[in-house]
Amino acid sequence: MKIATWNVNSLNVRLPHVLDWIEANKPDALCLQETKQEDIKFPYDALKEAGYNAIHTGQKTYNGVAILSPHKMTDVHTAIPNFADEQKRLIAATINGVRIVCVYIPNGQAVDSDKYQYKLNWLEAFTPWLQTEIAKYPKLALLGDYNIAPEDVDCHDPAAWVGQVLVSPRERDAFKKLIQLGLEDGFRLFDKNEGQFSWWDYRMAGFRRNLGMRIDHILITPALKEISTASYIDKTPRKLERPSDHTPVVLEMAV
DNA sequence: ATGGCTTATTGTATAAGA
Repeated sequence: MKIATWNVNSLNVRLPHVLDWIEANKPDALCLQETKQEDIKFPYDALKEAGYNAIHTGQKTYNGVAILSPHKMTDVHTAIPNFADEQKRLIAATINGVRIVCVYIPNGQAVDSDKYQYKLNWLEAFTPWLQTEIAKYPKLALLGDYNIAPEDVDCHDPAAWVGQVLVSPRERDAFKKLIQLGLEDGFRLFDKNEGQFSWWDYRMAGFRRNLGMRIDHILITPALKEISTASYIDKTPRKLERPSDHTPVVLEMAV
């Protein structure tokens, strides 16, 4: 089983890249973030022609998350319970007995801004819900754009970024609280090298110079760790014309 | 040198991303 996450920065613009990628990689689940469109505009038909079912919760202009799969998706869930939020940032479903949770965690903009506080509040509401979800589904993967680089090695220039959004201590503490639910960073099980990033700024020739951040992650429960066989970042789509600023992160399991 | 680019929007500048 191959699962992946990709912030596409507008599915309207990126649909050709997504169709090419699923054709080439045949994922069993592909989590998308920043679809930036309402459900009524979601390209269900084009994906169906490519052999993929889709579930989506979206809104105009911002946010929006989806899961694509050639398999049946059951027990679909959206939004954090008991957390009033207009923003579409969470969708989950069960695929072949594996619980797939797709998130677009808030960016936070700047430390101590209102958006930063919203990010912390969102994580504080999300984490206990995820704990109940793990209790229900021992085989669970949390995939998405976390907007957190968990360690200095996940940042191209830690000294320049000290205290900034994406790496600040309170964000990293929130990430650790997810790990403390018993989850493992799937990518780091297989690759401990520095310079491994999932996002590069469009400006400053960021990709060419590898000035990136590793902020897209796949966290997995012990039951999935046991059967994991590989994890990698696929930089291929970042080299295309008009790319997303993020690129897919993939985890493979022996199922 | 605090910008640089890309996206969406009842747009022709602004907001947001990270």
